Amino acid sequence: MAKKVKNNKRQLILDEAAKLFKAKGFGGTSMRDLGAQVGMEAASMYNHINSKDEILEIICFHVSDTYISQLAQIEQTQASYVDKIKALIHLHIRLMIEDGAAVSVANNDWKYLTADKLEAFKQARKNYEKGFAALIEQGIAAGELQPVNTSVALFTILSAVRWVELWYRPGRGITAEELEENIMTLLLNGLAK
Amino acid sequence: MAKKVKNNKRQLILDEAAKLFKAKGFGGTSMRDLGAQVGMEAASMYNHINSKDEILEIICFHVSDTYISQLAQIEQTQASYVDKIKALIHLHIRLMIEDGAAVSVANNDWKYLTADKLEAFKQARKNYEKGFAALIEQGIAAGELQPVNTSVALFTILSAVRWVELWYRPGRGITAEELEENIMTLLLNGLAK
DNA sequence: CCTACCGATCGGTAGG
DNA sequence: CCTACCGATCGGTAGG
Repeated sequence: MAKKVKNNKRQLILDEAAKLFKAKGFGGTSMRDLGAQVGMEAASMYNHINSKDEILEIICFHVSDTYISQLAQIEQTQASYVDKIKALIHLHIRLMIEDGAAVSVANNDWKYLTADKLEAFKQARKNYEKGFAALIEQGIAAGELQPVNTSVALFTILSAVRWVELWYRPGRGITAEELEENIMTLLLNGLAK
Repeated sequence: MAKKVKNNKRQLILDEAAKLFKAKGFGGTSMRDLGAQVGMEAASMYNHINSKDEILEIICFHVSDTYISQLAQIEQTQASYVDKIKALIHLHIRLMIEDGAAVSVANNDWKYLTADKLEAFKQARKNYEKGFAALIEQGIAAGELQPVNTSVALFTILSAVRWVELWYRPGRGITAEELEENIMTLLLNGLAK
């Protein structure tokens, strides 16, 4: 029971930290800012977390773990390469909408991870990118996709979904489904007629 | 003569600041870090610039001014809408390659501008986006482009070119021209066959 | 979970 | 352009 309460507070700290890090950056967010948001003195939060660095760590690896496990699942399906890539785009958009603050932090503030965690994170991201790129490459080889440069295609896709968080606001003219449909059309069929 | 030297130092400070802000963020870069990079004590730099905030200001508005004046030029040409949009994509990629540090700072650290400059910057960006969106809208109306959501198309394009800076390294497998060709193909014709 | 406080570092100024 | 320094704020600890 005490454990439950402790975990709730801990999760609250992590959630509020993700929002603040997204809004003001890791360096721009002080433990006193975070305490004010959580409703606690800065010093008190150290009963729930070990350090400011640890907060960033937990957020970043939570996100990268999610992407990596989902990629593994998608790789195992029997779908076409086009559909596998669509599933990955869908995953990115969905995570952006559902857990945008954490995803933003993992995208922008990962560089402030401490040395060893930084290496681990970069490696995890590289592995994810390699897996994604392999699907594109195989899709081209299978004749499903245009013969573009694989890296360019990979990063164009990753970038295109990345900024959903910055300008998409639910209930402002376009639904999540319409958003996804439009992005899919653009990436797969292009803007020109 | 004395003025010339002063301006050179000032420009050096601005250039090194852009690199450091890009690498470590505005908040993560101290005036002492910057001084070390420039070859000066932190205090000495205040003979060339007024404040750390001013450095960020100059970098951000230099970039937004460039985009806005180039957009105005492109708008006045007689080219088709597709070609105008291609010209804008070309502009973004070229600026990313030529002045990537400053562009990155304007993209990521603008939020640390002081209140009034922040408003001005957001307004400038909004104006640019409106002008870009208008070209897409007119291109759709003219039947040159697919009838996708204009905002989605705009931000997908802006995002897709934005991350060139993060992964493109000259001389590593692909030239700037090939990069541009590939991005154009993807955005205009799509990935699917 | 709070008060009180630590050493370090910050942006910036004074004075030369 | 440097030395010396300011008040403020930082992440974190001690002790209760």
